Amino acid sequence: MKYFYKFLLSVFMYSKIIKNMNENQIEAITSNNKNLLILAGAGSGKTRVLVNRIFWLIKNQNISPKSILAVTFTNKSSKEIYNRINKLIKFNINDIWVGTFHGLAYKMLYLNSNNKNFQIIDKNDQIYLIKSITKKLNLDIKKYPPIKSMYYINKIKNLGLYSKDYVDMNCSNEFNNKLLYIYKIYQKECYKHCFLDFGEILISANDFLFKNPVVLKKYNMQFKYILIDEFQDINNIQYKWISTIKNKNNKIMVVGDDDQSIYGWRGAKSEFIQKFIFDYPDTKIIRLEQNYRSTGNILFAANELINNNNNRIKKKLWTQKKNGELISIYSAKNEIDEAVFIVNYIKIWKYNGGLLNDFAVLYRKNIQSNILEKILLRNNINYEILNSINFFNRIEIKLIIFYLRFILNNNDNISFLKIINTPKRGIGINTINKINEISKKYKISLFKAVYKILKYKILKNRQFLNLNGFFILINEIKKKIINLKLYEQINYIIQKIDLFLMYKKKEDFKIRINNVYELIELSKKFYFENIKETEILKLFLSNIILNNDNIDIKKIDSVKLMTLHSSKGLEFNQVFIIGMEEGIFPNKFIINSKSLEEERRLAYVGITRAKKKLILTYTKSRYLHGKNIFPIPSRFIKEIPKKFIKKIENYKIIL
DNA sequence: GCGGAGACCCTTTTT
DNA sequence: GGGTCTCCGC
Repeated sequence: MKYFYKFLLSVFMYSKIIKNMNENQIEAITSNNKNLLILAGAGSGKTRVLVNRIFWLIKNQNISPKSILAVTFTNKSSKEIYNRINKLIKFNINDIWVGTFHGLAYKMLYLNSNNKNFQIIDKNDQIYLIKSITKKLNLDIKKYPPIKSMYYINKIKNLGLYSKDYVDMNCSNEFNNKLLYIYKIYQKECYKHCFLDFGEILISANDFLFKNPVVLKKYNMQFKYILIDEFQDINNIQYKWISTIKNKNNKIMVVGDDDQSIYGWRGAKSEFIQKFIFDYPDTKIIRLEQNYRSTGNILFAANELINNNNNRIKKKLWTQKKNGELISIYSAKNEIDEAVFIVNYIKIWKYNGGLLNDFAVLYRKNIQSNILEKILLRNNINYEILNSINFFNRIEIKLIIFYLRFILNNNDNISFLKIINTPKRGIGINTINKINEISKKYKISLFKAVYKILKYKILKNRQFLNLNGFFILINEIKKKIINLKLYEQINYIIQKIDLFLMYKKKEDFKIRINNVYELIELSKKFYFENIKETEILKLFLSNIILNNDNIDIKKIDSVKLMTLHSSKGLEFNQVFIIGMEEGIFPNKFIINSKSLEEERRLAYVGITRAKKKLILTYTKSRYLHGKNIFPIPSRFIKEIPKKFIKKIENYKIIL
């Protein structure tokens, strides 16, 4: 009897899972093949397939949630998957390992490594550190810009390599040799400080598994099902990590679309799709080519555009939907006219009872949102910018974070230098030079050098008093906050350093104070039972960098503004793509053909975000970087056949 | 040591 | 245009 009910239940579940699914989707969800490659076109229900497969595994195949590893690239999509599964399955959801490559690699390290004192550093910290190294090596900052060095280092890290393992093709080149040397010193500094940059998280996690066969075996056994989203965006070190975790018994499903590979500059190679088939010859390939998102004209136009790329796995998306409206193109006088046109269009829509949520405006680079913002504000239209300046990168927030980081680890020289004289306490360049000198001489951290300077009275008078004041302040904070909750710690630091006083005279005082309160609110939510406060602080600091989109999108009706890159995975009824001009999109730095194909894929991603209406705009004149330029329309416009296009000549102005 | 004025430089996408 | 760096006067 018991078995019969179980059988009935599984039949019921099965019908629920496959409801409204097409044949290929059902196959992808329920396949028992060991290695699966799902070639999923834009809008083909890829996330639904992924989520429902997890659901099917748990409910129909009785797979334990903890046996499932689901990897994504962005926090946005990992959250999306988490939430959707959460709706379907109410219990043990947290046992599923779902997250980004970086998040999961960090989790693995944190749970298993004896050393939990690593501090994750972001791009800005990297640049700051590299800059100080470049100076220390007496290299010209202009000849060796820290940003360039950082890209060079990260490029090699994405291959999973250290400076000693990397052979530069231009190794006879003095310049590249120096960069490699900067990498070497940079890595040394990172080890010294227990810093993990993004690349290092993956390298370390991979190395750790190699060096700890017991842990590796544990995960080999545990993860019976591995699912990877956006596989076209995978890079060397990520592929290595997955290959390490996978053994011959576990089942893997990768989902990807080479036409949507837009992260080549981050080391992503869609060729890994082919490599996957080569490495696992028994891979079953399932194609999802029915598009459920866009109307015919939009979809066919996108197909035609992407067909101009040579290096791609050929596929043809189709839809059952009607052709719908033609793609509109507006040729604006300048960037102001472009923004006015868009806002005007949106206003008319709203006036006729439409929602602002229907609209997204996509652009190639972030500065393009400036004028648009102004015009939207002037017309009282709600808007939200997705992924603009990161909340945790605002200076007032960063400062608090640097204090927390420093309190946690006094040897963290980066945060030391960030807080030593902020707020101003009369510690200037001379004092800091002295600290640097002592630290170098005795090979001790900057903070220990401060202690030495004070103990032996190396500095005198005002310099001594000011430095002593800082030393006392830090020790006071350290002593006091040890038993406080995270949010109380933050509160205490704010009071102690008189943070608000710093911004009192500034006009953006209110915004900054609100940001600080928002941080406190966030930290209140950050709480785990049975974990010490110092551990919570460590996790909080890592989490801030790994999940940089912590601030929830507000639910008010608003127009969404974002870059083409961050639009991936989203959909909107009406989409504007602005600045369709040679030099802007495709970007002027991209002349060689391989990157041009990536720009075209980016255009493809943008176009396929639209469900019902797509509007492309370009300007005849644009004020950029203090100069007027006169761009010509983007080649991507010309690549869309005329039969899909309608030009907007005049429009009614209601502004 | 601090803060303001002016020079100079660079313009992309993100975990 | 705007962010960063440098120089100079207080």
